[in-house]
Amino acid sequence: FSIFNQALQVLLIRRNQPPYHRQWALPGGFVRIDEEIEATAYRVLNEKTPLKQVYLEQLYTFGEPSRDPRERVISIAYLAIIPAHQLLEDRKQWHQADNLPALAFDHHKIITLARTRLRSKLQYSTIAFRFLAGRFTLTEVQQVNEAILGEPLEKRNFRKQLLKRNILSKTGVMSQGGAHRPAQLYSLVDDKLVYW
Amino acid sequence: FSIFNQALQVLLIRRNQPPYHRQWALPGGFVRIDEEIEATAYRVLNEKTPLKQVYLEQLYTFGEPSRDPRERVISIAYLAIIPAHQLLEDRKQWHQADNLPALAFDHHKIITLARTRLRSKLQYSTIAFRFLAGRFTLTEVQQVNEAILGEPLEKRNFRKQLLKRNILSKTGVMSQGGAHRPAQLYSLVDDKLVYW
DNA sequence: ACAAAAGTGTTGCAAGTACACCCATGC
DNA sequence: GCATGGGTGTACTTGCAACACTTTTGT
Repeated sequence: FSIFNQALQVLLIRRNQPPYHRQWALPGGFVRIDEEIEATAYRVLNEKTPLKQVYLEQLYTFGEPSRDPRERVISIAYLAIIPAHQLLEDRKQWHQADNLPALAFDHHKIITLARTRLRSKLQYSTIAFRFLAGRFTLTEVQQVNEAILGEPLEKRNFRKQLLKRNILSKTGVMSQGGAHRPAQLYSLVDDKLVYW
Repeated sequence: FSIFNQALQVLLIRRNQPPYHRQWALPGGFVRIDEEIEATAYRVLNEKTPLKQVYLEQLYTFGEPSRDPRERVISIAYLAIIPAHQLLEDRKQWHQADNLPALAFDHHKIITLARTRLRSKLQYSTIAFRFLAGRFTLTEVQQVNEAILGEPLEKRNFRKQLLKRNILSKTGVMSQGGAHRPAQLYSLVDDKLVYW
């Protein structure tokens, strides 16, 4: 997942072999015999798009015997978040999450589950900040939340709740650019960037 | 998991081969080539203790290459709940969750994660009712919650919140036995027994 | 001057928390 | 009649939801 153009976006690859030849699919690969499984996810993602900063979280393990028509495959799905600022210019592999093409295997189901997970973790976790750079404005945080929830949020209440959590600190620096008043840049206080 | 003696209990088996010979461990086994993975969990659990009514929910997949000293094993852990009423008399395999023996492999970590999951799902899900029979008193529900949270709850507030969720209906039947006033028996309204 | 986003306070309502007493039954 | 758990109401506080205007900058 990433967020740009005010919308949640999904990275897909186009398959170049059967089954599901030329259809869109989530990036995937096989675990090596001595490889940690999260390391596999990281490696496979990097083969598709070279990225440094990626958040990974195990999503669910799919084990339907018939989910791959060739042979038995058990897939351990990971939810990945890539901060918008380090995306490559090449955006042709990204698709808007609520306007996806037909997908190979059970990948549509996987994405649906991942979106549900994202939504339910917004409140109590710091996962939303994985979409942002180290410094961000409150409006950017709000836009991330809106893109994930798919609905507009009330500015003052959103800020009140967000600031009450005591997970942000002012950097003192101001955003610049744009024909409008500059905004305070915030950052997450260090020990709040926990991995749940 | 089950709950009896006012405490959360964990079903363990004693290993009869190396590694971790004669230590306690969670029941486990291997997925057959054409077997759904949740079906594996169900089968393995039944081999240890024959049970009909079991709630199963995928917990997490553990993939540390060195977690089994013999060879690479990836374990898909399931959280299982067995209603107290259908336990066999034989309770020697059950251990109180906050007084566990030394465990084989990374099984202690697995149990810790499962307890965290249980706790966090208490509020918004109906998972607590998996510990109970079809008919139960409000006090029994409270005791399940207390055993999982490990702290006493205030009776009137607990009931107020529980009833406000509109997931229970009175059966009209009263509990009997015990030198005290009989209690109303409730049941979950059907469509609320959702599997999350 | 105007367009565009940043920033801020108050009020009403709902929900959470804390607390004490009477009720029905078995023995 | 007493011990045991079942059952209920209220007052206070806190959190959530709804709502409009002023400020600062770029052009």
